[in-house]
Amino acid sequence: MSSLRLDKTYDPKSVEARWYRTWTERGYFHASTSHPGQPYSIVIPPPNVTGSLHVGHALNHSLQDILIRWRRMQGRNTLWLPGTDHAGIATQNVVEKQLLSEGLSRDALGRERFIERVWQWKAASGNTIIEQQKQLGESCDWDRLRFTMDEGLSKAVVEVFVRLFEEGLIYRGERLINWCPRCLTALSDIEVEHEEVKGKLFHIRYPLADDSGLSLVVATTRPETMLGDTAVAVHPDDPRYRHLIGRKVRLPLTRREIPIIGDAVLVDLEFGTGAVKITPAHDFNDYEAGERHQLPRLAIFDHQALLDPASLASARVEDDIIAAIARLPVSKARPKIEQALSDRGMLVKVEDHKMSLGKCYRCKTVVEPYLSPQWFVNIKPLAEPAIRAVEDGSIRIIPEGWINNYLGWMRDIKDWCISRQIWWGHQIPAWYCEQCNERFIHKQTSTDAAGNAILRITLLQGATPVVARAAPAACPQCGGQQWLRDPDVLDTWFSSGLWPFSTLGWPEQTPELKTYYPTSTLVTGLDILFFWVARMIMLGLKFMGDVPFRDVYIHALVRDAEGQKMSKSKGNVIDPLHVMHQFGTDALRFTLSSMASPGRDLKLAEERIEGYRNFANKIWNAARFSLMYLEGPRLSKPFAERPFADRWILSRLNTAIRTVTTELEAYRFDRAANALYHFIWHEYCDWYLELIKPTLQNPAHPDGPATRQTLLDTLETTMRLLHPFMPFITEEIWQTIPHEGDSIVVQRYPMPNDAWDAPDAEQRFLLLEQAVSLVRTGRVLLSYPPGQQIAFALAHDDAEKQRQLQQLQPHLAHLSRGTPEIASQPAWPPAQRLRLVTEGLTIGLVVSGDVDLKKALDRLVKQREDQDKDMARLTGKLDNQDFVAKAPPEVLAEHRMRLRSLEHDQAMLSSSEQQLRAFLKA
RNA sequence: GGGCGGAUAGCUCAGUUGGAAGAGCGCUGCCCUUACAAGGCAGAGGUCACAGGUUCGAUCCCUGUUCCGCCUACCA
Repeated sequence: MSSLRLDKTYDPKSVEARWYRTWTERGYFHASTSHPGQPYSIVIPPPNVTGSLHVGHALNHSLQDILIRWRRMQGRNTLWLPGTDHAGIATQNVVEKQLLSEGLSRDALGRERFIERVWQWKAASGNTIIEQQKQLGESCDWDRLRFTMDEGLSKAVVEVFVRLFEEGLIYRGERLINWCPRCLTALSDIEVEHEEVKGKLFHIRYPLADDSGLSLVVATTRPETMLGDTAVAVHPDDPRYRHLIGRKVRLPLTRREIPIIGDAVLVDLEFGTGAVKITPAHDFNDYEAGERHQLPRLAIFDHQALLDPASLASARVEDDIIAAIARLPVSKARPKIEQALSDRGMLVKVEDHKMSLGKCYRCKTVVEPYLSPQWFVNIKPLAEPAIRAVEDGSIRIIPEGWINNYLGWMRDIKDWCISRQIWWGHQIPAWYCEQCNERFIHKQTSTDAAGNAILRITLLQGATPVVARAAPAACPQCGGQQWLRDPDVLDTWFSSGLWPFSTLGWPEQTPELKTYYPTSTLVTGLDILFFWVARMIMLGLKFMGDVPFRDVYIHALVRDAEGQKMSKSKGNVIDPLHVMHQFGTDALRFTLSSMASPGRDLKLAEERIEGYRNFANKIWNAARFSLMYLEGPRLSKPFAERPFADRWILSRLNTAIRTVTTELEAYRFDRAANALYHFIWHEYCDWYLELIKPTLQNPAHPDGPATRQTLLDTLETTMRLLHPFMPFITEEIWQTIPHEGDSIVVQRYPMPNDAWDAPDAEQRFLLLEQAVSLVRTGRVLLSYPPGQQIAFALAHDDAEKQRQLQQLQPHLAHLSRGTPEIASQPAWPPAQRLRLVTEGLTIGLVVSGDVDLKKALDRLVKQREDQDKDMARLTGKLDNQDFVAKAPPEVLAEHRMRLRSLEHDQAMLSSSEQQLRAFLKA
């Protein structure tokens, strides 16, 4: 027996796990290609396999589950495909940290044992997030759980790589790339986070080499890179310097002379001194300038961003300088260089300067531009169709505001560096014949601090790879059998870019692919629009010939109550599991959906969740109340013959159904949730249940059977309407009340029923609500004890409404706990000294006993003053000739009506006020 | 530097063809009324950032200003 009949409070813990188990055991979430419905599919943004559920996931997943449950109930063939991402650098970092705490390193372990270790870690902790997703109630098809390094998905990765290579869309080349000196790997442009910092601009004197005594002063934010300068640029039109182009300067601290060149692209006449040092090996702009002018590239840092003595020597840096800075990191070397320059009088000045610093998105280490051979995707040919798909509406981005962001980025896209010098990931399917490439393969052996041998293989620029689906047998050039596989792995986003089709079986032509591709909707946060969404669009169009999804819904980022980004170090993290445990999963889900308004950050405070826990409890008790009275006979009458209150609530329910459906179609989860909240709490509970109490509590009431039926219909329908948002409590209640079917999960979603629209009942209700509220106000003003009946008379200046009030008299009496008398104005009994008025409705309250009428008078005066203001404004408008002449007639009529109504109210108010004053005087 | 978005009640935010300022939470007062005190009822609180413009009329449209976010960028 359900606890619904017993417990006054809803206990989520006793409900959630039980129903989730039932749902999965019965296979409700399993998608079948033979399902007759129109397909509706979503692939989940795969969370990091070793991660755990944070509140951002909770939002993202709740919204997807709402869509999926809603579409499933609509009879669609739904698939929500779950999975996890191997998250290359992030996961490798986690495991490396573990090793460090054991005194080990990845180098000490070696590649194979390290990867094995990561797999172990995945086996141990990879299911954490899956289990947490289940606690959130996610209706994923767990039979189709995928992992980006599954055999099938890995096959897809190789296939895509090989095909792109064969088409010339993937190439290997030595370029200046972003390099993380801590992770020791290349990064793509978007994996670098830019942060504005206060830096310094150093002005350094470079003397001309001809002993003329002249010099050029260059400005730089990174003085240490000057040791790798290979030219100085000035603007070709700069009258200050243009005559110097072609001459040379002596590079301070070195024994080198470097040319002065003219370059209009690099040099901005307005900035700094107008002379720019060029370090092609350590700056992206300088790199390009170096390309333009065939300048040599002198790298002076090694892969850990330490100043490398050998490189410094070959850059002919003075020996004492080398000795001072060898093996130092940039931050330590900079002051030494500054000092050396200053000592030699070469430092002209130093000024403060705002600059942006690139940091690794995984470990926040400052990223260095680094010259190395890497693999790239030639991205322009892929980007063009992806731009068109959004422009022509094949893909809708919601909210639309992000479209320009997407298009802007795509139009300006740079080649994608896809190789990473880490071990955890898809190893690049490229092999090098050791014999043919002998001079390009560098094997370096060294030992780490613990004495472990470390083998570092570098494949220099010029090595010729064989790209293939499997290791080649013999070299086509020399017949050699010795192959060295490229040690690099692919960017983790390369495999997630294939997610919408690799998870459905591609490259095989599976029935799943045929049924569920393109997927219907992608739900994601803005932070991975470029990392992931853009890549999926490009690769989906390329390999499937169709878009990967029709709609992209972009939701906000979750922040804390102060708007701060949640982070462990700040200690402001809201743990969804903790919250679910404390307030219930449904409360958390409802909170997140109700706050998911588009385009804004979402500030989450625990109080909000608590508020929706109360909502769940309210629903629970409404259901308890209903159950108490559902025992008796029920009778389904034609709608027109049902009692007033029943017709009213069904009409309101109809509106709620329409609103929720329309808003979900528009991805306005917030509005849909708010409509549900308002309907359930303020219409169903506050008014409907109160209205029908007299009927239900009187066993002989003639309306009993019909009302019991409506009560059940409304509750049952409301549970279905709410189910996608609050799956657990709705199932528990639905199962307990009379119902047909096995589970609410597979019931039909409510449809509006036009026959239930009852504008007459709605209009009457508004009248009733107005009257009841007015009496209640009077009760408070007159300090009537709650239990005491209050006597009052009421009148409406509209005869029809006056008549309706008479019909509503029993409801009026019950809801106001009073004895109403429908009096025709203006014959008010003398005892009724307090009159309250609103919009033509006047209520005269009988003052009994000794009450303080001062409060009542204050209120009357205040109301009259407010109305005076309104009337003045209205009269002013209506006296305005332009307004009368130019405003639309319906607006004019409305204004005039309002004024008449105000005049009536005003008359009643002032007569009541006079009466009250007279009484108070006496 | 460029782009986008925001500024409405104490807080978080709704408010689309321009025509009487809304919700939730919080706050105040009264109530443990037979579904619910995780509740009910009543109430207080806003020159819709600022300055102009268009209009009979502007929270809404236009221009400018200030402040705050975010994205993006090669001014060393």
